[in-house]
Amino acid sequence: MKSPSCIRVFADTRHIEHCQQLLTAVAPDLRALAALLNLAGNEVRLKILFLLHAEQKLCVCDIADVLNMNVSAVSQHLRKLKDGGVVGADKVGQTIFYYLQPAHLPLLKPLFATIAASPLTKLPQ
Amino acid sequence: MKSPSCIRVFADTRHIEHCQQLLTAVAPDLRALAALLNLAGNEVRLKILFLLHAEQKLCVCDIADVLNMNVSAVSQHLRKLKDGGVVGADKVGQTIFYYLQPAHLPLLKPLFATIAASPLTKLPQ
DNA sequence: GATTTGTTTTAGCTTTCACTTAAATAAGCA
DNA sequence: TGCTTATTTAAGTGAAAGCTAAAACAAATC
Repeated sequence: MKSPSCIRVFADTRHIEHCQQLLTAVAPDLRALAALLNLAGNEVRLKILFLLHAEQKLCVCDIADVLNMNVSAVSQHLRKLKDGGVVGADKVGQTIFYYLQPAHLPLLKPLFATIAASPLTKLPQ
Repeated sequence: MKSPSCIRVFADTRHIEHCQQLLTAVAPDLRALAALLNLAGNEVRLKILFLLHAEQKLCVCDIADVLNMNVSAVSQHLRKLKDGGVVGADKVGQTIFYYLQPAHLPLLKPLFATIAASPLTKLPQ
């Protein structure tokens, strides 16, 4: 603990401590949420998540084709997503299919819901 | 455009193009969402957002005290959040109060809702 | 007008990111 | 068994992030 960084008129130590308590109580959850948002907060990865949400499952190769990206680059993003528990992987022969981990759907769905549903988006239901 | 990166058995050009169309349709929205998630996907900034959500408005100084962080560091995070339109600032005298921009609440609320509401969290309603 | 106070800005530094290229696995298939 | 195919891993690189410390602003107050 260090002393307050400014001695403003309304410096309310009780208020500060109240906030700190509040934060401490949810710290682990906030940390986990931040980690997840950090993963989703990258354009490429968000596209991948969006695609998986729309198509159920895709292999690295498919994603690389769709995004017009290097397979290796996509693979590295997928690894991060897998390490973060956001996606899972199913190996079928030599092809590995990635899918959204259902546990995270409750959080991801509302995000994608905010995306303006243009007529085009609605077509392939 | 480049040629598909792998010539797998089920390489489905139509499928790929369908996905690409899907993505193109929502590209601007995805980009904006990624930018927002990127801002929230940092533990310090997420804490700041969470605090503002709980306390309506706070000054840099308050936040720095609560987070036990350098004022300058907090200020730089707040600038990012302001540039991203996530928070707004109200100057009262020489103190600047930051608040969550209401436009982003529909997106932020469900995020905070996922945070396990421990008994402690519920107290100060 | 000089000083204090709340805040931002700049510069410098270290760390992390995302990509490229090349090499390594691993699972079919000839 | 050897070759192709799908994918990962490793190494290297340029750019961006986040922090510290110091300087710059701006609005009170003396």
